[in-house]
Parts: sequence; structure tokens; C-alpha cells
Amino acid sequence: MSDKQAFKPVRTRRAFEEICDQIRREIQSGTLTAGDKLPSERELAEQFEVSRSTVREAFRTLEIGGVLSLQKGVKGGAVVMQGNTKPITQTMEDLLSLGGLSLEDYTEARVILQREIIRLACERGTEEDFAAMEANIDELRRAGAAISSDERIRLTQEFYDLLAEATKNRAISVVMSAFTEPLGYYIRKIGPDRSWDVAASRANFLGHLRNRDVDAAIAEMMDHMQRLHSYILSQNAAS
Amino acid sequence: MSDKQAFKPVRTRRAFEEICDQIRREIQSGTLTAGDKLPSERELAEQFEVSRSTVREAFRTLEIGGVLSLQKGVKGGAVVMQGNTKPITQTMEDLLSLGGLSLEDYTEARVILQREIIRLACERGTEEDFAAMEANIDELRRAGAAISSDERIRLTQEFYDLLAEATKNRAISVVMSAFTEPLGYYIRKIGPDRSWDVAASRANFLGHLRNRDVDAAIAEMMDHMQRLHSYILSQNAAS
DNA sequence: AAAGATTGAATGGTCCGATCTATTTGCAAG
DNA sequence: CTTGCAAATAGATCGGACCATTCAATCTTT
Repeated sequence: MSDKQAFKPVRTRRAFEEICDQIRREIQSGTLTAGDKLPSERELAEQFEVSRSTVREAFRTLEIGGVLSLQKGVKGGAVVMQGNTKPITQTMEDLLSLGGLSLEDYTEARVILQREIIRLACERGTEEDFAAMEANIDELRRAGAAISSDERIRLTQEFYDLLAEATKNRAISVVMSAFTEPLGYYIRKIGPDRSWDVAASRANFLGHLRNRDVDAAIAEMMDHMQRLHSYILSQNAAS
Repeated sequence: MSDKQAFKPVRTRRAFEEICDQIRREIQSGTLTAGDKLPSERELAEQFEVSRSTVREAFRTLEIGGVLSLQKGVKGGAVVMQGNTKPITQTMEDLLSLGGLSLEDYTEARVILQREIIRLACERGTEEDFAAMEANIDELRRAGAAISSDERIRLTQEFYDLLAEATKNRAISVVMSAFTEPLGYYIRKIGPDRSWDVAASRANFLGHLRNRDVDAAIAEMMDHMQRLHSYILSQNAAS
């Protein structure tokens, strides 16, 4: 029996995990939906016949997962959320900093995703989307050379988010932002590449997008990303 | 000032979050790396000057995030992991069941990702990859019509994982599995589409992959996915 | 002496009850 | 009507206790 059926470890089910599952089941079955408020910790501890601490650990788990939001005060409590995309981004960052994911794989995947996003954005982007991107570029230009690192990162993040929004597909936006956000960490670490006029490149790109010229838009963006990624990879290897 | 600078809510920093951040910083700075063991809960509680419960909440948070693994026993403790991809999958499932993501957006993104995966797999897949996929198809065939729902789902999941592995890019595998796994939930809910010989389709697909025929492989897979997704969407709308 | 059984210490898992703190609400003074 | 304060609520933290698991050291049996 060295074949398929590997022995699964006898895992002692922890109490708080059981509670998490029960709450998740309620959500999947539709009994609990976004906006609903759960009973207080003290009340639930009685219902589940566990201590408050155990309920808290379950709540913590679901809060980290973006399923619940915990608020203090008389009007507070545990409220079911619509879901939160932060855990995806956070996990991607952890994978990168822990070495569970190589920077090379990460950047390659980012390029591939970006290409498909541009395709969709060219097809579906509205003038509102493009105007928002233009405003973002203008802001970057106005800030000029004196821009702070944090501000530059914020604008970059926002630019890619706006682009992803133009695809009109939330799943894609969510995944893309998980790939964009960790960039901030590297930029902060190694500093921006100052030999490159980012605003001009983005303006060119936006022009192609407005003309619905997929190939030109992709070419412009790929050029930019190639440059950025090779800069990050080289600087990161050096450190 | 109704402009950009929207007021951010005064976020009360919770003690355990501060601890999480400190530990994450140690990891990002390289002081802590995968495999390292942290001091015991009781010890850390003293160092941070908080109670053990607070340390536990921090540990729980990092454990859920796949950063730590907690083991009981005298040789146990909190060990830094390489990162865990489960949170990404779990979050995707939560987003779907909570309505934070529409089934349509989800399936569309899945198709787009799959197409790029096939491209890469055609280019980089090794004979080992293809052999593993063939073994998976054979197993599905041997199981025949009497296959259980769970087993069918497991094989499907495995097939797509093997395909993603052939891209030789872990970032892509991770993202794809986040999109593949929730499928199990829907299949379980509405039952498999029995009017379709999945094994034959996969065998065809694998043949194209072996011939490095990207277009044919994509065509075969897209056909299959179109069918599956429209089945899921229609059945789900009905329920 | 070797194999097996027992014990003990370390550590996470759970529990309890008390206190602290933030938030909301309502009432009363101005 | 506004301001200010106090009560009520519920999460946040605390500190201690006990349980369950693990593993190494020790003791017992063969």
C-alpha cells in the first residue's frame, strides 16, 4: 500500500475550528448572509458550550479571513462581511517574503496577468475608467520629483487598480491587486528607478487604450514592466 | 477638502496585531526565516509584556495566514513556515459564498487563466508532467460510472493541479488552484454533468499538449470549460 | 544487556472569571 | 439645541488553572 492512499494524520480537531466550520456552513447554506450580526461572544460561548476564548479564536480566524468584522461598543459585535480580498494579498506577500514563491515566478505571473487585463480593458474600458487613469497620471506629474516614496507607491497601486477595474471583472481585479501590492515592498526596499519617466509611459499606454489598440498598449506596458522587473530582480539579488 | 484626502477612520491598534506585525517584520528583514522556531507562548508573553492569551491571538492569526505552524508537545512550539497557499483558496471560496464575487466573473477569470496555463504548459511541460496527467485520466476511467462524487472531484482537482504544475511557475499554480477548488463546491451542490465523457475530452487535450499544439489544446479545453461553466451557471441560477 | 513500560517535564489547547477600554445611547444641565 | 456626563454594552486583555500531547529520561521486565 505504498500507492495512493497515504495515511492522513489523526488530527485532533480543535474546538475553534469546529465553530468556524459551523459558521461557514451557515453562510454557505444562506442562513447567514452579509450584513447579519452574530450574537455576542458571551452568548455564543453558551450556545456552543465552550469558553469565550474559544469563540474568540474562531472569530479571529474568520475576521482574518475577511468573513467577519468585529466592532466594540454597544452597537458592536460580529458582523458578516461581503468577503475581503486582503487575505489574498497578505498571503501573496507572505509567500514572497518567506521564500514560498520565487521573485521570478511572481514577476512572470504578473506579466501574464497584466497582458490579459490589458486585452479586456481595451475591449470593455469606459471613458470613465480612462478619465480616472488620466487623473492618476496627472497627479503623479503634479507631484514632480519631490514625491515621497509612499505617495509614489500609492499612485502606482491605484493606477494598476484602475486598469484592472476597467476589465469589469472583479475576480481579475482581486487577483491582480494581490500581484501589484507586494511591488510596494520592493520599491520601498530598493528605491524607485529614477532613470525612467513613468508618467510619460503611462500616458502613452493610456492613449493606446483609448484608441482600443491592444497590441500597442500591451507593447508599451510590457516594455515598462520588463524594465521594472529586471530592475527589481537585479537589485534584489544584489542585496 | 472634499477632495482626495478622505478621513481615515481612527483605527485602534490591537495588541495582538502589533505582535503580528513585529513578527512579520522580523521575517521580512530576514532575522526569522522558514524553519526557525519561536520561543514558547509563555516566554513570548513575558518578552512582549502581554498575557499569554494575547500572544495566542497573534499566533492564531499568523497560523491562519500560513506563516506559523503550531505543534504541541515538549519539542513543539511555533515554527515559521514557507508560507501556505490555503488562505488564498479559502478566501476565494468565501468571496463566492458571501456574494463578494459573482459566479460569472469567477468563471470568466478561470477561463482566461486556464488559457494562459495551457500556453505555458505546452511550452514547458515535460514528459513526467504528461505522464502524471495520463495516470490521472486512467484512474478516472478505471473508476467508471460508479465513481463517488468526492473521488470525481478529487481527480478533477488533481488534473488541473498537474496541468498547472507543468507551467513550472508556482505563482500561477497557486492562483489557478484557488480558482479550481471552489468548483468542487458547485459540483457537489448540483451534481456532475453526466452527459459528457470527461475522460475522453481530457485524453484528447493531453494528446494536443504532447504534440505541443497550443491552439488545439486550448480549443479542446475551452470547449470543455464552456460546457461545464454554462452547466454550473444554469443550475445555480435555478436553485 | 535489550526491549518494553513508566514517568516527568515542556508546550500548545481549552477554560474561567475578572478587569480594562472603546463605543453608543440617553438623560440632564446649560 | 447643544454640551457633558454616566450607564450599558461588548470586544480586548489579563492571569491563572487544568487538560492533552509529545518526547526524552528512567525504570522494569525478560
